[in-house]
Amino acid sequence: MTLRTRFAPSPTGFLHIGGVRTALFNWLLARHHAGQFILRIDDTDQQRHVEDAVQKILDGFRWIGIDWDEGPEVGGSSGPYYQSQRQDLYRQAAARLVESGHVYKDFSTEAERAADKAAAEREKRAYRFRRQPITDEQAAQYEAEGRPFALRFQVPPGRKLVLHDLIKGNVEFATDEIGDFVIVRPDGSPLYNFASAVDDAAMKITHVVRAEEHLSNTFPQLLVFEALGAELPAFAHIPYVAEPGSRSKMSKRKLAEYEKLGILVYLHQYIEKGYLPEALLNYLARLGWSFDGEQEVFSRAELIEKFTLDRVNSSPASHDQDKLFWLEGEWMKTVRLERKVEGVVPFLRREGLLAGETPTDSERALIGRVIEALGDRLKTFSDIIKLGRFFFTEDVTFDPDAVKKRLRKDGVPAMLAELDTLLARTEPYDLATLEKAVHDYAEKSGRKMGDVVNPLRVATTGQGVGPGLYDCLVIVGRDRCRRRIAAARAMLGESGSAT
RNA sequence: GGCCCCGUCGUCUAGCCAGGUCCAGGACACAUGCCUUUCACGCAUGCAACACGGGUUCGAAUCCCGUCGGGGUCACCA
Repeated sequence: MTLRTRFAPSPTGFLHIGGVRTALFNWLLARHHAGQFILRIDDTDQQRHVEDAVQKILDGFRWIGIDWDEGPEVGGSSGPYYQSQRQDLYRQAAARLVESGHVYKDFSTEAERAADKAAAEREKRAYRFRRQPITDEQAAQYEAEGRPFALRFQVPPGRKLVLHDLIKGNVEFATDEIGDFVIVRPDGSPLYNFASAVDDAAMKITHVVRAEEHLSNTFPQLLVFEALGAELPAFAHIPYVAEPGSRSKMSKRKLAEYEKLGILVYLHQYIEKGYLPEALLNYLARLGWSFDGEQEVFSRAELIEKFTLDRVNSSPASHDQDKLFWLEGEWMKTVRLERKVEGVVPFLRREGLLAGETPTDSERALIGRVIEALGDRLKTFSDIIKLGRFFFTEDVTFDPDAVKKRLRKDGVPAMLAELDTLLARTEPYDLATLEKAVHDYAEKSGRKMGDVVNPLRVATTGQGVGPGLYDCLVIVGRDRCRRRIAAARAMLGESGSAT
């Protein structure tokens, strides 16, 4: 039998990285076993704009390279893949369970249940709904009156349910701990524990891999599978993703706080930052999963080859952006120049550093030279702005710290004047010649190379850090360098602290 | 509160199921040094953990019990 896994996002438009990881584990398991991965949209309680939100989610999966064999856009033989379009299936299943006596009509009122819950709360015990004994006549009368009813599953008492979870191991759960749960609301809409089991059964899902918050929910679902006479899928509950540096679960309520700390929790934020899909994929796979305790870098193909559920950790993993960033650097080293140029363009455009919509040939050539000069310093595509902005502008903003450290020193303005002359005279104005000229200058003037190179770097680029100086001088060009030196000298003169 | 899951360096983890080879291995981060015109890369070194307490055993990170801590669930949410 072919292994089939699924991921069922609700169409909010956002993909939490924890969710992406769950989807990834499902996808990896399916691909490892040459099985199928299914996408099912969990829109049972959503209203409008679902399509738009779904598109965003699909785009996210496409970006990171998770493809689906059945689901939105691609269809499949066990559709529809929107739960909102599967109402008939749920209705039929519910009717069967009423017929077989597993499910009954519950005419209880909101007020009655609220009272029971309050009592349970007071007595510090769990609230569990149990079937109220009512006569057939009474039920018939209620129905004739048009009194609304929910459909509830009658949980069999005194049984011990055993789940053979592929990650958590054997977990036992007493049915006495489970209240009679609602499967269909009075308005006919199904509830998660019911719809999910019905769908998994109908779609012939063989492995349900999901977040561990569903572990307890699995037991009512087990009962539904059994009542339906459906074959039971295997279950694997993966631990949650905790906040960086903590064991506490990431919380939606703390989003603003994370934002402040620079912690990114949504997939689109990583895309916007210019991360590489292969790096995020690698990172997410290693978060809670390991191969041999040694290997850190995995390509997509290696992940598919080596991923197994028994290597998934049973305890929570906390999100580690430092590790992601390192992996990002590792993967960026493997990216060809052409793709780097493509990756960097949107960021330059956003900053208004390119003339038009698409870069001209000469702009592309310039970007290419900048990227080559940047080398390994470019970790994410957005780094082009932080590290290389000065290549694309006429004027430069001098970094105060760099100015203080390299320019506000005795004799620097005078030296800059001499270096300006040197740049003016160096012929040809190329890397090798410039390098020799600056070396000769340092030697002749009795200065250490660092005392010449660093001020010159700050004067011509505005920054204390960056690519090799001669790369910068050449790419920025003679005239622009000289204008910037003039600007630097003017700035130093004005403040009068150049002595 | 009942029930369920989880607890190895700051972090990701190996080791745990089949107790000794583990005074606990790898990686990120951090620190130091080398390379070097800065930064980044690279190389080297260092710092750093079996949550706690009992028990079983010749021997426990590994098995058992308890405590503490984290998480989930107990909805006509998903």
